[in-house]
Amino acid sequence: MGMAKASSPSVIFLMGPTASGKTELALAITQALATEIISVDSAMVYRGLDIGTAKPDAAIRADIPHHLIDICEPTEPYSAGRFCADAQAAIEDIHARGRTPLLVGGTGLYFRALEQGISAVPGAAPEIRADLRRAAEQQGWQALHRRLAGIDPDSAGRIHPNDPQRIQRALEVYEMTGKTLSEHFSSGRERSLPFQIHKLIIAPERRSALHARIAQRFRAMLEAGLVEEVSGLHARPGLRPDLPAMRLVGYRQIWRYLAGEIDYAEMQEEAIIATRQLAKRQLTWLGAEENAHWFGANQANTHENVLEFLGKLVNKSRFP
RNA sequence: GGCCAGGUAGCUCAGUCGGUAGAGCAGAGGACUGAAAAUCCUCGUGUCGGCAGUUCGAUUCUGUCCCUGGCCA
Repeated sequence: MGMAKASSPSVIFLMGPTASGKTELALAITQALATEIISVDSAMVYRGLDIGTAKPDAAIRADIPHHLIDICEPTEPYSAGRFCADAQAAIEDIHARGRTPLLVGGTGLYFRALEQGISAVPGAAPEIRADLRRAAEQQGWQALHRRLAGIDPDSAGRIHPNDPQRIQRALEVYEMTGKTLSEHFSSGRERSLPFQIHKLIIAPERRSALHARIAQRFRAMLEAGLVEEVSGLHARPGLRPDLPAMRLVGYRQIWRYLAGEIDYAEMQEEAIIATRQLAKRQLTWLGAEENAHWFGANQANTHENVLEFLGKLVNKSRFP
């Protein structure tokens, strides 16, 4: 708990794939250093999705503040843009309290958007998306990709004809602003983080160890009542399977199980597979990170190693 | 014990009218600027159950043996 004088503000990024033990490690760090946790997790933002997102429980959160958890209704989509604004506000507050923000999570896009900034582009427009979706049902996404090639060849070149989500986004931005996505991007990103960032990555050195942990953890979630949690959500009038919150790993498969599309064993198998694939995509983001310090996860001395590393930074008084 | 159907990629299977084989899933690698736990791209050699026979050549035809499932005893 050594609280030296505040110096130039900095932030800590604690990144890692799902089931790598980030949450526990973050708690250990807050016990040793004057930090507050900001969650960088596109799933934990949703209220009522607790077990399947592996949120820290209420008792822990009462004790140690966690920002950006439970800030959005599952009926409403959250976004990278909102995250940038929310995270920056939280960082400011934490700095004002003389502490260091500890950003913990596994959502690569959010980390990147926060660190590098994001272009000034409007958010989602549900009506336009619905229109585009209808057009795609009639003509196919390939046709919309051709339309995009006509108005924004750069984006069309970057976006694969089979990638409906990005085709839709590019067309949506053009319809909303009259400017192409490429034009928006070329005018640069705004609000990149002006602080020194210490990046720590924890990841298991062997993929098989991660896989085993993922399977074990999903079974534990089922035992903790995940199916009941999802069936409560399933019954909620405003919730549809195509909402971002209901497309999350685990939730999506259990929703299908509750709808009678797959049996219990299939649900379990598919959820575990989807989690492994998620972890793999997360590792791809992490592999691209520069200036990051890697630590092996789930080892006896993981916490010790990380705390020792952070301790050296504190002694150089880079943060409180 | 008899009859039938199968034994082909980690799994589920397709296929080769005889010229050593290919899909889906899994897995691996990658991309990623307001849905991102999303969306998408790339990657397929394996004694084609064993042994023998026919053949220039067998995973493919024949015989036999082994294994699995079903039916009959």
